[in-house]
Amino acid sequence: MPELPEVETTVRELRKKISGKKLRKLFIFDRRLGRLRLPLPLTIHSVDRHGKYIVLHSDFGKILLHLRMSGRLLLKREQSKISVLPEKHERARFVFSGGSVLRFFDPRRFGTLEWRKDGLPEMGVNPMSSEFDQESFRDILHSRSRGLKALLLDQKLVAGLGNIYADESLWHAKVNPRRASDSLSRAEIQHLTASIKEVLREAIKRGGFTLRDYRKPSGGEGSYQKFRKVYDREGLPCSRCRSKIERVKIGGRSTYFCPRCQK
DNA sequence: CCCGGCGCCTGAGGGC
DNA sequence: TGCCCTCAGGCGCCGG
Repeated sequence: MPELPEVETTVRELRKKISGKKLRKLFIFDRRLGRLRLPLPLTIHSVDRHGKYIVLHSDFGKILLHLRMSGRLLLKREQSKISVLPEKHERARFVFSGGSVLRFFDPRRFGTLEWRKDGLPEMGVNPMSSEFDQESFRDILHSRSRGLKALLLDQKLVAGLGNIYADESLWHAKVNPRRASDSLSRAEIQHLTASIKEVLREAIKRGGFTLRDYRKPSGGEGSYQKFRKVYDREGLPCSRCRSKIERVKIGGRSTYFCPRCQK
């Protein structure tokens, strides 16, 4: 699932529904998540996004969730007594006072859950922030020579882009993913900066991108997939120039682009 | 420092 | 229906 827009969508729904709630119980069904040893009950004061991490701020430190490839959260209100047996692919369950139950599903089991008294994982600039502009992005791109696609996916440089939104942003900016990061002109950097912000903004507005696993905590699907230009569109016509979208491997990741209009 | 390759897991989908 | 292969929205580690 989850890149910045999907995590942001998840965080916004959780923020509305569990801020101020008392976490009464935490069930861990998958041993590889480890034991959190949380002092329960505790109160969730607020919910934030840190790159692709979901951060629950409590009165005893932060609870960090990372959904990786196939994780998703589902929040329901449940009146009746519920079974303590996990549902299919349910890896953890947060039970709140008042009947809200947050389930963490993760078929592939790459997701992580941790408790930190303080500090957050090292993370690059938030591309939605005003701090991310042509100047700061140019510093990042030109401070080293790397494949552009790989750089965009490096969370320690720009936090939140993943395979889908990197490809979509590059298409909008008409830049080829095979370019070296330090080969971009000022005009291209300006265009790419704006494209990243616009693609992410639009995707958040649509509630993210639902291909397979991803759902909003309410269970609904995002709709940005309807607006995508290249991702998973191999062989289909580019909406700008009608050329066939190509798929190649870059850094082990499928990369979709238009060979004609992305220079 | 950079890159490609692989492993972590499970399930879905296509070809035969 | 079943088998085998490939692929998947992430990321950390390894060796060249």
